[in-house]
Amino acid sequence: MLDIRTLREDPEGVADRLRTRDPEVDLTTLLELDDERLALLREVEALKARRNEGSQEVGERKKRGEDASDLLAEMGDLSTAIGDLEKRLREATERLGEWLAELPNVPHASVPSGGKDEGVVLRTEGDRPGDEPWRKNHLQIGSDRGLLDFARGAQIAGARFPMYVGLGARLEMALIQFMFAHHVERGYTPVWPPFVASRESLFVASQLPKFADDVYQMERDELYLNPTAESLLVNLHRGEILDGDDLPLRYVAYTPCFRREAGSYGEEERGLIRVHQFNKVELFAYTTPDDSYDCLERLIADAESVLQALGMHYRVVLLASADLAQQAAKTIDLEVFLPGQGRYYEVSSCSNCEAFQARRGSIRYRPRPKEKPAFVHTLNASGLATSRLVAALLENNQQEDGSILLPEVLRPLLGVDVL
RNA sequence: GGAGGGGUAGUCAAGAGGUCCAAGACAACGGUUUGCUAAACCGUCGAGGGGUGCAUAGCUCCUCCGCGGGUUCGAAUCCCGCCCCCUCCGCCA
Repeated sequence: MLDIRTLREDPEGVADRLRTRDPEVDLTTLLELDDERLALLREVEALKARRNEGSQEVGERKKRGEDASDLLAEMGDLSTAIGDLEKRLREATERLGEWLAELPNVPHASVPSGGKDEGVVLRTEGDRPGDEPWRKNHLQIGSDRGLLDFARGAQIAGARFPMYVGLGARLEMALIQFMFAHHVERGYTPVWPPFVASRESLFVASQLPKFADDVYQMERDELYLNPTAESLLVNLHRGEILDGDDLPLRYVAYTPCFRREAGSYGEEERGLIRVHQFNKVELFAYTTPDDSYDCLERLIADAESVLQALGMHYRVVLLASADLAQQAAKTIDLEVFLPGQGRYYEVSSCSNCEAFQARRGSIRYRPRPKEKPAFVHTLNASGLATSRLVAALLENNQQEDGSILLPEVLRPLLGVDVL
């Protein structure tokens, strides 16, 4: 959520920057609603001041045993008028809130304008695997080695609910365990959150109301299946005023993630590439506005360190404005190369949401004792998303004899060197 | 799911139609005193929003006592609905 006062003061400046993500952005209705709301607010407040005054006098007169019937009549009319105005004020506030909730964050100055093709590859790290003819894609490898069973996953839940079996199941769990411990060692506070979230929580995350189609909803209980731990962890300190000395707060959580992925199927995204359920170790930080871009660099470095520990080839991509999630001001993706698909796929998305989510969830901090509270900046980074990582490992680490050579760090966790 | 108890500011807590513009304590902050630390004493001390200001300064107004409605000239206080926490019972891995 953007700050209505910034919008009020510099509507054209904000609109220009928003148009780099969506050329359709038009703030006129929003600004009209804001005017209307402010006018109503002033009127209501003036009447309430009069009513408070009058009501107090009623009390005083009654105490003195005087008649107050003229005042009572006036106050009665006043209250009726206030009631009507308040109703209109409520409606205007609600409509303004709906408009505000739809607007995306303003991109950071370093974010290039444009869509997917305007993303900038900042760096490429590690050795790119070869394109030897014996290489297979992870679907083939998974079934050859008895690691994945998509047919039976579908039997249980439907298409695109992957199932890991045997050493495949152990590999998935080992990756989660390794990444979780890795980040705890690097100073993140471990969290094991609920895997479902309330409507309010997803609103703060900015998943709702605009992206309701992407999440699984359990209507009967008014709960949603977790789409990403970002949505959960941003609610960890909802409504709080944090102590400035405690910042930054850094958390690491493991969760399964559920996404409907409505209308996003493609033949090239079969197997583990795009699924309804995957596992993710998520990093999340609350910090000050001054620190947040340094903090983003650290999150990226921490996410990267997992890929380095696994010995993976990857690239670092700065997303362009139209490719940003609604809440993000700046996002850097880490993409691993999948030889079987011949292209790179995102395994981590590292974003600074600045005060966008903090404003939605009223998450603030006090810079120094006695100072006014200010909104924190929230950041998130996958550290990393598996399913895709498993696909990448299988395709990158396959050997000519068909076996998969495990990275050193995973071997103690599976008890074998090769799958 | 059932019964009972509870939710008031950073924490604890009083308050039961007008004196609440929310007591008091603790914590915190500033100061006085003081070999040092501590104690004592004095003072400051919730949040959001509107108006007026160059102002994140003053002044002023409105709102907030778990959330949402209602009654009333007037609600922390009365009524209705909901949420959360605690204790017990039931069901359950």
